[in-house]
Amino acid sequence: MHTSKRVLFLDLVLSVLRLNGLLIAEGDVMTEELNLTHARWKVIGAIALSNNGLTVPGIARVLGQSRQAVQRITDVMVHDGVLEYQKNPNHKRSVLVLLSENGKEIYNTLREVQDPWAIDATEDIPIEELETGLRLVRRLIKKFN
Amino acid sequence: MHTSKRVLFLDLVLSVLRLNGLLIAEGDVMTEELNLTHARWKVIGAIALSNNGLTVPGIARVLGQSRQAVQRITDVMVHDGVLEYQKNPNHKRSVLVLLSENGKEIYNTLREVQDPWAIDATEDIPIEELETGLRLVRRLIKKFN
DNA sequence: CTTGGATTGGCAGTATGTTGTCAGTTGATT
DNA sequence: AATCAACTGACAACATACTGCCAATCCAAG
Repeated sequence: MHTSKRVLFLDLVLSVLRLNGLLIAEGDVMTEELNLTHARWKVIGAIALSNNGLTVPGIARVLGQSRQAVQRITDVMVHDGVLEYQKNPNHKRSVLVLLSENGKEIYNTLREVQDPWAIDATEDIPIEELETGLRLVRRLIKKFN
Repeated sequence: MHTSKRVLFLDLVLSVLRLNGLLIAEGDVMTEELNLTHARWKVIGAIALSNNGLTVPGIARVLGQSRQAVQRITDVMVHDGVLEYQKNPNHKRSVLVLLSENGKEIYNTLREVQDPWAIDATEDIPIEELETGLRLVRRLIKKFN
């Protein structure tokens, strides 16, 4: 007899919370030599995936976070020379956030660490299982968004 | 052609982080009338699933968190009368954490809200997909633990 | 029985995230 | 052109979680 969907789902919820903590820890260890933290590589990743830069609230929407949380991170990263603010022709106050030259180097180095990590983590997991899992997670995200 | 495992996995990682945030928000909304927060129902859930009570570091191990974070929450919840500390015959300093009478009532009320939520969230998701997803998440947890 | 490594409580410092508020900006509707 | 709702920046208060550190306790090996 199958476990009930309710119990299964609650188990899944707690497991996702647990995995979240482990992923953050993994990311922090992986990037500590780059002087990054999980909050920072999330921002770097969001900007790197955009073509023309993003505004702070734009990054927040991509990451599903409050714009205030992102603003604080970007301010620190601009101060550290990883990001740059650039005048936004479409908005008088809301500047665009871009990777600085240093930030682009850091992103490339990040990729060099991240890619082997991803490959190693999935070496014994069939691709079909990853696809099913991702589909489920996306489905739940859409439901709660 | 299938997307590469690497890209698929990184997408899954970001999606899990995103889902984590949404689940916390769901939990906070669901329990705000009970004067709970996500940090508190995680602790209540961990204790409720144990039979003889848990020590603070024991709860931390179940939740995969630092004992300091759990200690602070339990201190507040004992002060609020939701939890009780009880002498631990197996350790002179490390007390057991139990649900108070009030805490048990809160847990029951929590169940009444949580169960319909879980059922609603999964109504159009086949049980096989939940099982596959849970298996994947557990696999990753074991790998990073 | 002693000793040394692991666990625990307590305290401090730091990072990340949330919500709330207010004033300035934007854009669409009238 | 005026207006109003939504968006944005800035600041504040708060909750959660991490690490590091030190002293007390526990437990197992010798």
